[in-house]
Amino acid sequence: MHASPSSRDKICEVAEALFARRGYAGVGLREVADAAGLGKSSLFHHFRSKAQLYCEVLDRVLRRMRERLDPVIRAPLPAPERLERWIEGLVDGLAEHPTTSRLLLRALFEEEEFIQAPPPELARAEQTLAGMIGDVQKILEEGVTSGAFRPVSVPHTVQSLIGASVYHFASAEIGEGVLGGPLFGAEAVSRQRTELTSLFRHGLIARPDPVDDL
Amino acid sequence: MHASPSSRDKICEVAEALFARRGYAGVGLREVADAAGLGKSSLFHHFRSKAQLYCEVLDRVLRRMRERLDPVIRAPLPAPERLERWIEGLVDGLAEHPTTSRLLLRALFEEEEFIQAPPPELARAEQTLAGMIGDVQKILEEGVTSGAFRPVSVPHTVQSLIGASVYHFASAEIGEGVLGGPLFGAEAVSRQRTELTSLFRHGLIARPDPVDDL
DNA sequence: GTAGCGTCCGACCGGTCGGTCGGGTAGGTT
DNA sequence: AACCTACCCGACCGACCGGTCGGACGCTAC
Repeated sequence: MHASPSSRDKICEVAEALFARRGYAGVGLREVADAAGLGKSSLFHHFRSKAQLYCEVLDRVLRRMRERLDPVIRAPLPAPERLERWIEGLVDGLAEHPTTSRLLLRALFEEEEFIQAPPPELARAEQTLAGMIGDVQKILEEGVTSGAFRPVSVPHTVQSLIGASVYHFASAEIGEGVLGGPLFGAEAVSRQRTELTSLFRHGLIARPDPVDDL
Repeated sequence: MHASPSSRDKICEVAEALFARRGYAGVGLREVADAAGLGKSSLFHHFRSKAQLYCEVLDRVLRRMRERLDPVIRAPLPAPERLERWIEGLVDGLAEHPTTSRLLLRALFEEEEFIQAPPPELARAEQTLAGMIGDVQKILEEGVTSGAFRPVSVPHTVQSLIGASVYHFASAEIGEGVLGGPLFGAEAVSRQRTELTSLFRHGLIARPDPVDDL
């Protein structure tokens, strides 16, 4: 079959880093080619267009994340534990590839770049994303119906969960500037994992409301 | 003094909508000018450069939000109630101007576009943002030291709070596609406000851990 | 009148954008 | 030898980029 993984993968790698840093519109193919050690024309031997390259990079990232989270979904555990493991996996995965969170956050609300002439690869990426979201959605629904979680609105909670996790790493550097403490680095990551699982654990577990009314 | 608020404000309005939709690099000045009903050259009569226009739009949005949240900060209430009011104000503010959340989310981790030659207006916007974040940070710190909140890491919690709130609206449309329920609209907003305050209220209030360990 | 001023615009600048094209090079097959 | 394929490149295309410039329009003030 097509037996050249080297150049193609190299292009994907550098493109992932660049798209994550400056977004789709902010990155020129010239820049990608230079970073990959190729001429600009050579990119078009491996990818049909800039849009296709971007979608393929996006799908790569999503797949990587989903494969990491897959065993958690299948684990035979009660919903609260499975949710914690899922959050931990997400946080670790985002921390492992620092570019991922930025690329993801951008992609999650930037896809309308392609309202006209969406490349066919976009559908694959969207499918991968929908699968991941559907997984955690199922965990939440299971927890709510089993009574382990408060009767929260599942879609809203999923949004909050993803937003809190992904945003944290996507904006960690600027956060460090404005806030006081370090938000990145090996030990800050484990701290973030703890904080986030703790927040959602306490926030979702069913029990009488501690606050009078509101 | 300079007595023409009309055109300038019109430019800011349309630029806000465009930057929110397609990002800084994705919007051309030609597009802004057309949307404002002006020639491209006329933009440079009101703004020195594209970067300055962007920063001024950003600062406008941040100021609008901060003014809305200001009374909450000053309210003589215990930390938990003040945090709830703050979240409610943020959610309502984001829902009120749908472009705001997208512009904000982009700006929050896209400022490195201006690492070289940052326009002086950027500093003002950053200052406004830092003030807002500092406000909610103080609420959290107060709640933690007073024992009302669990001893969470304040920077991490601020990040999660902002991420969960802003991301929700920034990506509401795509969320509606993948998730089931409606995430926007008058009644969905009030639901989101309830969900988010509820999540953080339950998640932050101090009390014994309901889960064995971990 | 005409001088000044704020506002706006068409034409234009150098440069970069995504993408095309024709050709070159290396290796494998026959 | 000839041929094919995979890979890569420099040169080039039209379109658009952010930004400049000289001048035109309408309006007050003198």
